[in-house]
Amino acid sequence: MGHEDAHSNPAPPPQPAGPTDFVRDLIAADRLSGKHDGRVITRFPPEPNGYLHIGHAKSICLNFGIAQENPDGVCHLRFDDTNPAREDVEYVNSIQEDVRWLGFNWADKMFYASDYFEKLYHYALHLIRNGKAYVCDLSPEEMIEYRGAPTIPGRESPFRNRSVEENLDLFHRMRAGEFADGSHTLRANIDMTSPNIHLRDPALYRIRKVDHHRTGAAWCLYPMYDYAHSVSDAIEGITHSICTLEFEVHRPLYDWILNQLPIPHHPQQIEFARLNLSYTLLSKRKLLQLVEEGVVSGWDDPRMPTIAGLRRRGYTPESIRAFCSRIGVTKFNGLTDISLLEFSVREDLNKTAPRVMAVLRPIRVVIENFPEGEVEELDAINNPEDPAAGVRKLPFSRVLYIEAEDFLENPPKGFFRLTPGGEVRLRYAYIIRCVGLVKDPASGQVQELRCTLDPNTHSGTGHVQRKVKGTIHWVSEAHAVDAEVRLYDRLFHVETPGDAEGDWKTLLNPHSLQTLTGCKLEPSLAGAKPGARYQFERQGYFCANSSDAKPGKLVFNRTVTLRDSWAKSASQKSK
RNA sequence: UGCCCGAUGGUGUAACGGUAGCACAACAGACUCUGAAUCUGUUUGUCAUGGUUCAAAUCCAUGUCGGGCAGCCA
Repeated sequence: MGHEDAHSNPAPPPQPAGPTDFVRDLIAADRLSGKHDGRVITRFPPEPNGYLHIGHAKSICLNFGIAQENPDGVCHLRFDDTNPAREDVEYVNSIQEDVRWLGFNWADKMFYASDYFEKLYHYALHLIRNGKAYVCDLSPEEMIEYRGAPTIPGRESPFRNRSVEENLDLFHRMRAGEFADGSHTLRANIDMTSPNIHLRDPALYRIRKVDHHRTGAAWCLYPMYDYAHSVSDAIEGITHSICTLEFEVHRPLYDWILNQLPIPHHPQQIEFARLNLSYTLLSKRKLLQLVEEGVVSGWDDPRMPTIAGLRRRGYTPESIRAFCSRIGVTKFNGLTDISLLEFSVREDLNKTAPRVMAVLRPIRVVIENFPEGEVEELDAINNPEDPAAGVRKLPFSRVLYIEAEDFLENPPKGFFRLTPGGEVRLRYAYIIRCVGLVKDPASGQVQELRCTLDPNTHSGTGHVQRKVKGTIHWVSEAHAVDAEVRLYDRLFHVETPGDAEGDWKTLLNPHSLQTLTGCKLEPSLAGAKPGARYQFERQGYFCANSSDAKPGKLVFNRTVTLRDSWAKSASQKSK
């Protein structure tokens, strides 16, 4: 496109690739000013002590997203594995799977903080030699006491003024395993009276005689977060170390540590607000509790806000990325409405999911004027939003199933589905009229509907003489395949379960999972591949269960319902 | 009552001294062989008080409210 002639207008300003935010603005400014030689290297640094959740997705999209947007930008995946007591390979594997599934790639830039244990140790020696760190014999309890409080300055440890030689010797012996857990720490020598508690001689190393999932028994000395993280960032040449708000008060320590060490590179720590989602818990500790206590079936239970759970629930990576883009990045600690997440899946699935007919709570319908044994093949559109998805054949016969809730003997005003004597269109088929009902003599429950069809109302015949208000879905009894369908709802019935004090498990929604059996699906679903996503017309988006499906047994998970303005107005009227 | 950070409709965000905009949600209507989708429209906002300025959501001051920090967790 030649714009050389567009002399009447100034050149358009360069457009950012996507929505920008204060982090991207800051990085763009750094690139412009030549800071870090104009390079952009970010990192996503999970601790492998749990599965990744939607809050991590926000961070992943931010860090990997920024790397993608910048020429030669790179994002490292680094496992912050400095606490062997809580970490496990199961988690390092799931984390990689989830990041990849979200659509991001770290190429050969995958690291472990534990890769740097030896380097970290030598840098610690450097601190000791310069009088910037010392071995402290205070017990954990004593250390708390010496630390003071926010309004009370701390007191210096009696071990603070040991000689360099003594510190070196002690630190060597700590590594050699001569001391018991908790008996000694290596501490930074900063300022016990600092108003910032993180600067009151924070611990850099502690003794833990625990095997590490990667280094085995090689170490009994493990670095603390502030030390390991800042130095790892610097070793990797990270330019922008993006983390959440609670680390804001750690930044002076991050900078202090790097200022003491002979590493030329000094990354910039930037903090943003972590995600809070309504009706959802985003605390790894509490999610772990749900898993361990069997409240959910596992980290990938479709009700879990984990990436694995959302995947099994039927969410697409695209929808999660769209969600993360929509929520933005700020320093404001807010509460994002879960409906925004739900909107993001619906938006994606509406464009991509094939439509099918599935009757979840079937009621039998006999078409009295349709010959027994005859089968008519009807054309059905696979996706009205995507003509390329084509059409399929749907068998129609004398006996059908429709959704029980699509028939009402005593309908309220505005109900335009099937009623006694009333008419409704069967999607892609005919207009039928209900001419009778069969009830169970004992319970009075409607067991079967007797209907007649109008042969002049066959779908696709173009001119339709009559219009009816309602169109409902159906499945031919003889051709239907049976399935189990799991209806998921929010795990908690309060908006902010994370804020609860006391027993937060009383806030669980007892109806978060409803299992329906004997559901009747159109025959094309017989070969549904695990993970395949569909729209069950008029009901919602569902996906074939990928975890505990057995051959011959179909199980579908409901991802999200369709919007339902009828149900909404009906429930409002009943209130 | 120490330190750090923040505050724009119901919710999440944009506006970088010059017309407060977008998305979700809600509501109303149009359309509809999915009560979906789509389309149109409507309601609702700069925490407060001062100051600087021709002009303040934006800069300054004070206050209010909210969040974070006292693991040998990350």
